[in-house]
Amino acid sequence: MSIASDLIRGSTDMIILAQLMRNESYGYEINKKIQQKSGKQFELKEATLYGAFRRLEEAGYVSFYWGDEQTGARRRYYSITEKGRESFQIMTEDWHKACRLIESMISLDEEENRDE
Amino acid sequence: MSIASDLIRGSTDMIILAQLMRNESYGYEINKKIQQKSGKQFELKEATLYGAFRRLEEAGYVSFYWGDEQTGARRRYYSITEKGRESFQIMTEDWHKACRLIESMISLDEEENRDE
DNA sequence: AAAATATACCTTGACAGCCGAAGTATATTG
DNA sequence: CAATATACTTCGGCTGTCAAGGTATATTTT
Repeated sequence: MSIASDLIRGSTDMIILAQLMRNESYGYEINKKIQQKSGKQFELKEATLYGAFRRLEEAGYVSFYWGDEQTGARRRYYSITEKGRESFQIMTEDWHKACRLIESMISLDEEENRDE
Repeated sequence: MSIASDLIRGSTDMIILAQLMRNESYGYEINKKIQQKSGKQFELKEATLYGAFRRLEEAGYVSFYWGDEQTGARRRYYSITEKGRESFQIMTEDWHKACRLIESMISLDEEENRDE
């Protein structure tokens, strides 16, 4: 993991929801997907991952059911709720805003101040 | 303040250093600058600000001296050190990387996985 | 002259998210 | 049969943020 976790913090929920926007899935698989999509640069630690699911569940952004695997360990399948979808939209908008804002604050060329 | 602080967390030190890259300054003024540059969307709370200075100082990224104001409250002037400049470069690079990474993970169009 | 506001810094305690570490359980591979 | 992979869970510590309070000085308002 090469990315400082404090840079990711506050984005984990959004990243998980993004996976669930594609298809429902379970914790372990979601984490693997994130790992491979990031080219191994980033993984959620298990405690972080499952903590995030608890949060998302409490917020009503995801719902889950236990898979009925005939083989292997049982899986907790999550799917995103309508509320979760709406929230995901807002999260990504906020995230893009925050990015632009930070960008404007760390860029060293002399620019004008904003006024809105 | 309209930006979730968890999205900013991990960027505050970088944002402060960015200000000091332009010119040396003191806490109160730096915070005002950040406020106006962000169009009031973002301000560091005082406890956060002064906590950050302590961190930056301990890390050797900034040094300070007491101003000799003849009038008004005394000011603690900070300037960025060589070590701080180097670190700022790395921070911004890491930040841009993290941005691209998150972007790739939350964008919903079907893209290929990275492999590096 | 007293009160309010602005400047400028400092500290404490609570809280939330991240993570290392350890544990449970099942299935596969060497 | 030991090691590895899958899959989820919990605990305790750490760190950054913030609300709330404080100190001190100068200016502006009433």
